[in-house]
Amino acid sequence: MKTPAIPDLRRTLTLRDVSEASGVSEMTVSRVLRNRGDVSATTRIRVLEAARTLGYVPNKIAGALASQRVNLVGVVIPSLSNMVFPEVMTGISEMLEGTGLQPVVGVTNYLPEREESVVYEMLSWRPSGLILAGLEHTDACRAMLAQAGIPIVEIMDIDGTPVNSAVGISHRRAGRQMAEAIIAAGYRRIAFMGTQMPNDHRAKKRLEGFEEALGHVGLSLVDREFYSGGSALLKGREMTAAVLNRTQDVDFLYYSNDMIGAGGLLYCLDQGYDVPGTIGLAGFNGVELLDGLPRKLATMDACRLEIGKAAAEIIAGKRPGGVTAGEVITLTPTLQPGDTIRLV
Amino acid sequence: MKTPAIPDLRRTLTLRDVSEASGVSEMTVSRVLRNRGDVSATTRIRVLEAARTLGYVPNKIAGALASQRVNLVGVVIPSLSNMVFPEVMTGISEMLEGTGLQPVVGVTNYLPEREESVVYEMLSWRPSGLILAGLEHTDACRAMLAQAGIPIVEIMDIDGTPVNSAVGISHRRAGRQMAEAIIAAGYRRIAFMGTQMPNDHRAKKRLEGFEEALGHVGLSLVDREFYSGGSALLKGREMTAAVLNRTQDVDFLYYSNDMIGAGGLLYCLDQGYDVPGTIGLAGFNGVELLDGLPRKLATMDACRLEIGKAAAEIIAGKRPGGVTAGEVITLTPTLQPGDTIRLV
DNA sequence: GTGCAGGCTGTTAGCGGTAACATATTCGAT
DNA sequence: ATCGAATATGTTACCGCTAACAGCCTGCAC
Repeated sequence: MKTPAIPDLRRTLTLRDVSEASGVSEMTVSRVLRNRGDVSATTRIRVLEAARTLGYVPNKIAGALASQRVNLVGVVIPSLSNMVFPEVMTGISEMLEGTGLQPVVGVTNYLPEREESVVYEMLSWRPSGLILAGLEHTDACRAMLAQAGIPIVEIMDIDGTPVNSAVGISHRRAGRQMAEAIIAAGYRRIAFMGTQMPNDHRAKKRLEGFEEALGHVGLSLVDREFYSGGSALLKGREMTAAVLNRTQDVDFLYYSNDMIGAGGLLYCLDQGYDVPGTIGLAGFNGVELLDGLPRKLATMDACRLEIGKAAAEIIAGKRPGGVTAGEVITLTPTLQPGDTIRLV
Repeated sequence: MKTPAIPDLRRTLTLRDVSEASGVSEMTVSRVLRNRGDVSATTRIRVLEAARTLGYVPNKIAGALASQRVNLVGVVIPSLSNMVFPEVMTGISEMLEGTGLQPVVGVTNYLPEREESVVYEMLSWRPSGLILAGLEHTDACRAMLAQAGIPIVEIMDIDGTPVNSAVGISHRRAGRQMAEAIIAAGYRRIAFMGTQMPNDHRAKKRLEGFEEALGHVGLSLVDREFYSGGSALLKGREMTAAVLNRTQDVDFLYYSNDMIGAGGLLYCLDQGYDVPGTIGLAGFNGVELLDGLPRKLATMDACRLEIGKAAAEIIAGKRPGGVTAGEVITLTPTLQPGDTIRLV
C-alpha cells in the first residue's frame, strides 16, 4: 500500500498539484478538502488519496483571502506567568472546541503601548473576534477596536465602559466584600500587600473597593507594601516580614493575589503566629495551588474559567438570545473563607 | 488638527481607500506603510496622515499571500498550566523581539493526535518556522514537518532523533545524575512519585535514567506512585502520605516535578520528619516558586529560558555560524541541592 | 423523444496586497 | 544642452484559493 516517496522538489504544494495528481479540477479538490458541495464518492476518495500521499497542506492564507473568512480569535492578555490567564485560556479553548475557531494569544506585559501594537497586529490578520483583558486601553486602541467590525469582548473586569461586550466581575465590589468580611470577623488593624504595577487596573480597583469599605466603618490601612518581579511566594514572605516588623499589632494581612498570600501564610506559620487567631490573611484569585498548603488561605474566586467560556461563547455567536452586541455579563465571585479568617 | 470622524461604512478599508484619500497609487501607500523603497517625505506624511485618520489597518493575509512571507513562528507545546512552558515562551518572545517575527502558540494537552492537528493547522498558515516540544510525534506529524520546508526546532529534549534541529537537555542523564547524587548522599530506600501521563516522554526518560543509575549500584525503587489531574501541590501531599504509610523506612522521595515535590516537602515538615536527615526529597524543573518554601527543595534546572532563546535564535537565523540546518544544542542542567538532600 | 431536476465538475473573476519592472522627474556633471 | 544616475511614482502580473455561476451528464416523468 506504500507509495514510493515523492522526490522532494522543495516547492510547496498547491491545489494544482493535488488536482493534477488526481485528474480533477482544482475546484473539485478544494471542495473535497473542505467537505463542501457535492462530490462523488469515487472522486472524493481519489482526491483524498492524492492529497495524503503528496502530503498536501492547504494554504489558509490564500483560503482566507479568497473566502474573506478567518477562523482565528485573538486573545490579548497581560501575562502568561501568573496562574490566572492560563485558566481563562482553558475556558476559551474548551468553548471554541468544535466551532472551527482557533484562539491566538498575544501578551502585553501590562504595557498599554504594547497592547496597542499587539491589537494592531492581531487585527491585521482579520480575526473573527477579539478577546482582551481589561477595559483600559489607549485611545488609539479603542478606536481600532471600535472600527474593526468584529465582535470585541473585554474580559475580567466590568468596572468601566466596554468597547462592545464585556464579561467579568466587579473588582471594586470584590475588594469591598472582602473588607466587609474581615471587619465582620473583628479584625481592625489591617495591612495591604500587592504588586507595584501601575497598569494592573484590576488589582487597583480591588484595593480601592477595599479601602472604601474600610472607610465606611472609620478604618484605614495601617500599612501597605508593594513589590515587583521575582518569585511571588518569596516576595510574599519578605513583604510580610517587613510589615510585621515595621508595624505594631497588625491583625490582618490582605494580599492582592494568592501567590504572595501563600508566601505570607507560610511565613506566619513558620514564625508561630496564631492564624487566624491573632492574625488573619486573605488573597485573591482562588488558585488551586492553595489546596496544598498547610492551611487554606481565604480568597475570592475570580471566575476565570467561566469568564473564558462566556467570552468565547459571545465570539462564537453561541449565547442564547442571539444578539451579541454590547452584552455585559457580570459574574459574581464567591468568598472562600478558608482557614485564615476567624469565624464570626 | 482634529479631522471629523469618518462615517462608519462598515466596509473594511483597503489600500485603495488610503490611496484615494491621499492621491497616490496603492503601491506608494504600500511602500510608505512598510518603509520600503524610496518615497518622498511629503508623500510619506500625506499617506501616513490619511491612513491614520481613516484608521486603516493593513491586511496581512493579503500581504503574506503576495509576498510569500509570513512573520509568524508556530510554537506547539503540551500545556500552559504548569510553570515550565510559560518560561520557555518568555525566552522565545524575548529573542524574537525586534526580528519582526511573532510567536503563535498551540497547545496539545499531551495528546499525539491533538499535536498532529495543531501542527497541521499551524503549517497551513505557512509560518516562518515551527518550534515544538519533544521528539516524539506521530508518523504523519513527522512527515508533515519534514516536508514543510521551514526551520523546525524540537525543544526540551535531546534523547532521540530530531526532524531537523533540536535544543534541550538529556532527561535520561538528568535522572541519572540526580540518582547518583542521592546515592552519594547515602540514601538507599528511594521512592518515586510522578504523573500518570503516558505521553510525558520527558518525565519517563528521567525516571528511566534514574532507575538505571540505581541499578548500577544494585538498588531499585522501594515504592512508586502516580497521579493525574488536580492540584499538584495537594497531590504531592497525598501521594507522599500514601507512600510513607505504605512502605517502611523510605529515606528518599524523588518527584517528577517541583510542584508535587513542594507538596511532599510541606507534608513532611508538617509531620515533623527530619528533612534531610531521615528523609530527603528532590524534584525537577527549578521553578522559582520553590524560593518561597520554608526549606528549599533539591531540584534540577531544566534550562527553560535558554531553551526558548536558543530555539528562537535558530528560527530567526541568528545562530552564530550561519548554517542552521540540523543543529542539535545540548544544554546541561545543574543540580541544585537545596536543603532537602544531605550534604556528603 | 423531450424536458427538466439534481448531482457532479469545470470556468472565471476576484480577495488585497506585493515583486518586478517600467516610467517619470530631478539634478548635477560634462 | 545632454546624459546618466538617483530618486520617486506608477503598472502589470501574479500569490493560492474560493464564490458564483456555468456547463454537462444521467435518469425519469410525461
